[in-house]
Amino acid sequence: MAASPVRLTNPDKLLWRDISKADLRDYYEAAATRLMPFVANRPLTIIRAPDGFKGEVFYQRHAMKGMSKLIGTVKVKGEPKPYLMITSAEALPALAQIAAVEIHPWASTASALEQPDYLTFDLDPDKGLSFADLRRAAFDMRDYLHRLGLGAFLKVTGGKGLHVVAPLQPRAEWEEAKEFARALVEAMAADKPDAYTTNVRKARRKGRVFLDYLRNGRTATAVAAWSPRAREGAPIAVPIAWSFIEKKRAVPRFTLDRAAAAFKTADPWKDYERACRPLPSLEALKKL
DNA sequence: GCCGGTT
DNA sequence: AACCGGCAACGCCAA
DNA sequence: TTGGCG
Repeated sequence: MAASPVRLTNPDKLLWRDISKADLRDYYEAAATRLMPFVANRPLTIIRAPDGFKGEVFYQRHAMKGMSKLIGTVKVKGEPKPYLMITSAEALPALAQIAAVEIHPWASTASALEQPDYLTFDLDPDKGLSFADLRRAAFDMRDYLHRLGLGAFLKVTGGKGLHVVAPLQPRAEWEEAKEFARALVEAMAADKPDAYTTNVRKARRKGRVFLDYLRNGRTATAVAAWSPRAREGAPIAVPIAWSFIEKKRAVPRFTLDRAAAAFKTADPWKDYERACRPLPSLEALKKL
């Protein structure tokens, strides 16, 4: 591999307990093939932690002086300042250099910024719920999506929840997609009101799984597949197969320092591109 | 991590 | 020369 | 009305 043109200052500085900036750069380079499809050519919000995840942590969505030229930008209609965007894996070491420990892309690409190309549903279990409860919610979500003709792809977030992602052909606009996502989770909650809630305010109540559709706003973002997380132990968000969680007793956990094994396994999302569908109508949802 | 403004 | 704030934004609720 | 929080 060619030498990186990015100079890493303080390569031994620890960003997690035993994971340095150099380790973060090495991870990004090793993950590039899996990671780039989810972060390239999309406006990005990054979470930076120059003094480690226990120090000051801040979001950044616009370019700043001092950033490598490898980190580009994209003009977004109606926004005064251009957003961060990368177009090639060469930019990943530059992200490590600025201690970008999480990557949160828009759900739309530069070629169609106003039409999202996937929906994300964040399944967030109330404290005390078993993994079986969370898993049931995920399979329930998949069932709804499949009955609507949509694909359903699963990932662990690196936190306590799961993301279910439905790839779209980028036709419908943000507002329509978000309304569809809202209607879908509300249909699920109406069907099993004791198991699910869609209300942020009640998210912590009554031992339910919170079905969060709000990730599907234009400037709202969800963590990218393969992004590290600014949390204890350097967990990473990882695509997983549905069969993988069938017998699990807890949310599977992947960490940055042990990610190499995950790269070797077959991509559980290999059919992702082929699964892109137009956003179904709200009428289709009502008829379920 | 780094810039720019303030002390 | 040292220090410090900024680096997203949106809804909701309590103060 | 504002500030903190998720």
